[in-house]
Amino acid sequence: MNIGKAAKLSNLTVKTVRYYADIGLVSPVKNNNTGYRNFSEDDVACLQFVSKARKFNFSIQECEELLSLYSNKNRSSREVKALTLEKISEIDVKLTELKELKQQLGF
Amino acid sequence: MNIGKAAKLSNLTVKTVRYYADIGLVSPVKNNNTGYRNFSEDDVACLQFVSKARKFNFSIQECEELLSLYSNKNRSSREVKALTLEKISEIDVKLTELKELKQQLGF
DNA sequence: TATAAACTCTCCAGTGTGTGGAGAGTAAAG
DNA sequence: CTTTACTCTCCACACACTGGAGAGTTTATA
Repeated sequence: MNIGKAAKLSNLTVKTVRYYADIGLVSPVKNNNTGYRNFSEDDVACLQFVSKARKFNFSIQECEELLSLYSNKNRSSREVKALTLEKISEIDVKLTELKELKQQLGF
Repeated sequence: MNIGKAAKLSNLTVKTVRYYADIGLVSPVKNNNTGYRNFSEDDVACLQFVSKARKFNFSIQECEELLSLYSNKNRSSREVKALTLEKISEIDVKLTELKELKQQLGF
């Protein structure tokens, strides 16, 4: 699919998707005639994931780490498991902080 | 107190606190002789709050809005109440998304 | 009291992550 | 065909910091 659709599906702007392609976060195939980028379903899944993760100040590099966990379904190695747990605990910290923030506003 | 202590208490770097003072997010009193900034307890409370809010991609401008809600204890006007509720619901959206993110990592 | 270590200042340049806009080519609809 | 929508590259700008140089200040220690 073209960039516009990929952007819409992943809830990002076309500009941002182009940027993510530029930095290699996704690698859509380029049509040699038109230069148009062609995004696969996997590309979109990746964009959707990053789109979410970026909202919580995971840096792009961290998003890449998270992505590799997310896509590594069998998570076999001890290392990978450890990294997953670490990221999860980071998320838990964020959850707690976010709840605190809410409470501070009086709810 | 000096900038170092304020930074430590608010969990920010000295650089960042200086930046926040530069853009007027806090207004520490400046010692005329030394140029050292002197931070009040209120300044620190403000920094702590912003420190939290920034972690969730509230922009600095939004942090200022949140701050004014946070410090406006009596929240009298209808407008202020509405804004508070709006921000709260933004936070709720973030909470939901964060939980989804966690789930997508398989937990 | 001298000196070293720790802290602070300003200023300026650079980084990460986009965003806006110009100018031009491509595709789809009327 | 023409108009409209979409895409491309390239370049400059924005936001929110971050690093480092060079210099002054404060505190601790010898």
